[in-house]
Formats: sequence, C-alpha cells, structure tokens
Amino acid sequence: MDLEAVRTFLAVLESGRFGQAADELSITQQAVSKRVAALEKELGVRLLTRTAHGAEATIDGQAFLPHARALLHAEARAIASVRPGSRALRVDVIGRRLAPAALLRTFHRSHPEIELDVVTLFDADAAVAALRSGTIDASFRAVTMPGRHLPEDIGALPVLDEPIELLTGPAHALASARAVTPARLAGHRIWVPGIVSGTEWAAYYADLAAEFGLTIEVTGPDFGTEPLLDTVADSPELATFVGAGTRLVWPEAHDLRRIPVHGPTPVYPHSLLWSLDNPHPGLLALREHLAAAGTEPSDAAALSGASGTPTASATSATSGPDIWTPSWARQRTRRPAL
Amino acid sequence: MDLEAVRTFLAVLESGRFGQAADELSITQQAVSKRVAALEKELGVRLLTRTAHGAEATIDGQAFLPHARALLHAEARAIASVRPGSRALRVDVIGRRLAPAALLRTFHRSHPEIELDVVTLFDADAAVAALRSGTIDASFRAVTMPGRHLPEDIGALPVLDEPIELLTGPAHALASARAVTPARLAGHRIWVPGIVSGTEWAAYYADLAAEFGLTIEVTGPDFGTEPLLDTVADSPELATFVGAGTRLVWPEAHDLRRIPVHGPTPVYPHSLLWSLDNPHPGLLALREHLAAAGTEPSDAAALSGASGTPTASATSATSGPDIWTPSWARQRTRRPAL
DNA sequence: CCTGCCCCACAACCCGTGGTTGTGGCCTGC
DNA sequence: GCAGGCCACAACCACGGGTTGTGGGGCAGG
Repeated sequence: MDLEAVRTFLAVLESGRFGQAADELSITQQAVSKRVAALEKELGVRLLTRTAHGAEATIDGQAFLPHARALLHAEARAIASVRPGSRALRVDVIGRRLAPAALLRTFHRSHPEIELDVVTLFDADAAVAALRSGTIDASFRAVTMPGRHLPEDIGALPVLDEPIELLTGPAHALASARAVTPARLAGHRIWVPGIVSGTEWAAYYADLAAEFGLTIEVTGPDFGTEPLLDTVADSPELATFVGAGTRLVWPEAHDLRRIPVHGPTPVYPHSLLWSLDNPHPGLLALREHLAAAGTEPSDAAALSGASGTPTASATSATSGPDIWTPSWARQRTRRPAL
Repeated sequence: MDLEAVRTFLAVLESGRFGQAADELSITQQAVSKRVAALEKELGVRLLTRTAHGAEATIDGQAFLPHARALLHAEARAIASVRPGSRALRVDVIGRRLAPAALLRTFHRSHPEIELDVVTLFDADAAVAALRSGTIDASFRAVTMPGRHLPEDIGALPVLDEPIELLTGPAHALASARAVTPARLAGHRIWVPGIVSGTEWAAYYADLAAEFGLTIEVTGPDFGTEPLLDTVADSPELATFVGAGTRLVWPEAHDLRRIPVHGPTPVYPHSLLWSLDNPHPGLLALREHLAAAGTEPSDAAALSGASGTPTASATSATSGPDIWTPSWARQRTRRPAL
C-alpha cells in the first residue's frame, strides 16, 4: 500500500474536493484522482463517491478512515524514533526478559506521554560509548565492568538486585522443591540460549558456574522464549534460569515451575546508567520512577508475583544478606543526586 | 516512506542476510540493498551494519524495529477493514457524540479482541439497505421511520432512551438552572450544527421545535466539537443540545453547564438494528453486551456521570414516565430473542 | 599466507509506475 | 439553457526501482 495514496485519500476527505487536496499536496488534480483510483483498485472497494460538489466517503471509506489515520501516525512515530534530537527516550536493557524490561513497562504505564524505545547493546562498553555519544539515553547494566570503573560523566543509580530463579518442567528432579541452593544444582544441565559470548551476561553465568560447579550451557542461538519454554517443559533433565522480575506466561499444559534459589541467592545487580550531560526530559522522569519503584514495597511485590506463581524471593533476597554476585559486580558505586 | 522498504528491512533483520531476504521477497539481493539504502537515506540514519556474515541492526535500527512492525500491522488492519468477508464488525451510529458511541467504547473495552469500525450513514433507509446488503453489520437508529416500519428480516433491540440536555456557557440566562422544561426554552437560541437535513436527527429536532415552540438552528457545517464548545462557552444567548450519554470534555476555563431538561424529558430512543441473516460472530457479542448494559445500573450510572458534571437525568428519565419522543418514534417494536 | 568463498555495494541498463498537460462529460445552480 | 465546477480519461514523459554484471572486503581452510 502506498502511503502517499493514503495521505491523498485523507486530504480529499478533509477538504471534500479533489482539486483542493491537489493544491495542498502540490500536485495536479489528475494525480490525486489517479492516486485515489489506484488505492481503490488495490483495496478492491470504492472509498469515495464523486459528486458534482466534490467527494465524500463511502461506507468502506468511513471504515477505512481511522485506519488510514493510524497508518500515517505510525509512520510519523517511526520517523521520529530515529530523528536525532527530540526523539523518543531510548533505553538499553541487557535482556528483554529481565526486571528492567518489566520496570520499563510500568514506567510506560505511568508516563504514557513519554515515547519509549528499548534497545539491547552488545556490552557495557558499547552502552557507555552510546550514552556519551547521545545515541541512547539510559542503560540498565551492572555498575562495574571487569577491571574498570565508570567515567565521571556517567551517572549511576542502583535499581534492583534481581534474584535468579530456576525454571523447570514438571518431570524435572527438582520440580517439587520449594527452593534450592546453588550447590544442589551441580550436575544438572542448565540451558540458557541466546547469550552472546563476551557480554557481561555471559561473564555472569560463567562466574556463577565456576563458583558452584554448575553446568550452564549458553550455546545455541536464541529462537525466542516459546521454543525455550517448550523444551524445558518436556525435558526431565533440562532446566533454565530466569530473572525473578520477569513476567513470563506459558500454556497451562506446560506446568512449569519457578523455583527460588537460596543459600546464597544469586542476584544480578541492575543499575541505571546515563550521561550527566543528557538533557532529555524523559530521563529525569525515568530516574524518579525507578527511585520510587526501588523503595516502594508494592512494586517489589508485583515484581516477585509476576507469572501467577508467587515467590518470596525478590523481597527476601534484597533484604537478606546472603546473596551472591560476581566479583566484578560486587563493589557498589556512588549514588548521585537525581 | 515506502512500506515495501520497511517490509524489506524487517525481512533482512529476521533472516540476518540480504540474500535470504531477497529470496523470501522474490527479488534480487541488489534490489534489497537498494531498498534498505533508500530507507536509510530517507531516515538519515544507518539502520543495519553490514558484516561479512550478513547484517544486524544498529541502535537506530533496533529503535526503529518495533515501529516498523507496528506500521505493517497498521497496514494489515487497514486492508482488513475493507475486505469483504471476515472484516471487522462495522456499526453505524447516528452521531459520534451520543450514547451509542459511548456504548461502543465500553463494548470495545470488554471485547478488545473484536475489531470494530464505526461509520455514520445518511439516514435509516440507507442503514437498513446497508444492513440487508451486508455492508454494515449493525446500526443504532430510532426503531421506526416516518410512515413505515421495519422489514421482517431486520432485528431490533431497544437499547436506551437517551435524554437531551442543554449545554450553556456561564453567562447564559439559564446557566444556573438545576433543570428546565422544554417550554422554558422557547425564545432562546439553540444551535445544533452539522445536522444534515433529511436525516432522522433533523426530523427529531424539527418535531421538538414544533411541539414546544423552540428556536433550533441546525444550519451550518459541523466544524467539530471544539469550535462548537468555544462558541457556546463565550455566548450569553446561544446554547446547544447534547445527549446525556455523551462523554464531553472541555477546557476548565469554559465553565460549561449541562442542564437536564424535564417536564417532559425529550429522549432519543436508540435501538440496535441488524440483519437476521448476518453471521458475523461479533454481532452476537454486541447484542449481549447491549442487553446487559441496558439492565445493569452501573452502566447507566457511568453514562450519566460522563463529563465530571454529574446529572441524574439519564436514570430518572428512563424510569420516569414523563418523556417526550417524536410521534414517528413513539411506538415500540417487537423485541426478538438474542 | 594465500586463496576461495560468501556477502554486500556499485554501475549500467531498461521497463513500468506515476507524474504532467490537454480535454471531455456530467451535474448543478443561476 | 447555459455557464461554471469538478472529476475522469488519454497521451506523453521522466524518474524510480527493478534487473544483470561486476567488484571489494572479511573470514576460514588449506
């Protein structure tokens, strides 16, 4: 479908005349006629009735009208999403099925007026570079990278220590456990596809495996969540890790189990990074939202009870001292003023 | 923006290779390259990074990605809205700012899976013809037309008697009245723009004016709700009629008043008409929704309290006997089984 | 390290879509 | 009945977007 034809259709309807629409679009009346005729031919229905006074919408044209507007709005938003300056707030998340993504959804709900685009960068180095160049506005990362610390012009706000939970099918040996220790996972196969080597997420799982003698397979491409859940649901030996802050849904028949891991609780320390120079108005709102969400217990409760299988891990882990993080993520950083 | 280019961009991202996308789209690899390059040139940013292994999204490409999908979804819905057979449920309303439009909104909220298109036909004759031809699926109309009655293959369901309210600015002589009788409106100028002569809505106001000696000006084109409200808010003598079921919002400064009209209460008797042959699955859901909404007091309350200026007219009018309708709308019709 | 392969971009060419001008038919209102 | 709008059809033309052919650049394997 030709968006110019759609735009022309709207122009004709709003002015009521082909010729007037032509003037607005700076083309000839004949071109307007051709465009509308082509659109009608493509759709197979008549959109406008031509009278001696001009044109008005047929029933099909009336039904098409709001969709035509929606189409052009979508086009405008798509263009705006990549326009430098005054574009949507662009936030980098380490993964789509971790707490930051869920937090962004709640942020979007409470601030629907702020356009939001979510991207995923390769690693923290790329994120910091993108923050400094203004390509992105904020990034959820672990505060410290291996062997280095943040530049001075990057702000950081600790947001959430997200516990890792085990996700198994009903036939798994640990399916009925109320909780497991990391040490008990030794020998079990844990499959976490879609982890790109070299990223901090890969480093996290490598450290976790080394610390407790786990077998974590990060091989294989990520075909999406559904195939992963299908595989885990059917397998008696394969399990996977999910963040406690994820909002997973699966078919009833899968009968999956989310099992908290305690003693110690492996957590991933999400922080928000941003450039101190960035003037984007949505950025302040995001930081305020996260600061509030981090302290309000209601949000933490909503987080842990995500998929209908309530767990107490999220709250207990952040309050309890017995947590585990990789060495390179252990030291906390300054917490700047908002 | 060329939707084919957007589609090509998505194909490249999903397959990861220009050549593979070319195969899927049945064009050459060079054409894919050209399309993406043209899109990038139009947007002014690079969307894909080309590597020896294929292509992957840049940050801008990632941000653009969901908008690209939304664009194509909007296109698909637009096409589906006019495709004969299996198209969205298409409902005719007599006006956008009357109770039926509000009822359709509540219906859409409770059945978001049912695609809905709203149109406005010229008059009841056109509506019945469109119902019988399958061009529309349902129509909110007054049951009886002047001098005729419904064909046998058209079903009818009385939905709501909607009281008419007076809308005035703060300087109007009746601005402080808690309620007025129709007779008291004689001599006041009442302006209802956008009424097309020959329609049943025009006949309704003509009958109302004749019955009580009112001055109702239905002249002039409809420039939309905002100009009407602007005019009424500033005028000490001009008022307008609105349906009690409308959900009007206006700027705080306007300080408009919705004044119930009682003694008798002019109501418009909305019924739903549909073709008994129509198999559209959404139609049954709509009829059930309306049947439930007509009996549940919660909906009636939500209706009358629409714009933040609570009125008791909707409920009292439907329960009280002292209502007025035009002679041609007075007799009730059969109420068929759902 | 060189070579071959794979993948994408550039160049030249060519057809068809979509613009223009010119004109005619139809309805309406004076 | 005639004049004035308004839209559709026809002929023409230009350029966008397709094709084929070719070149450059990065990995991988010998």
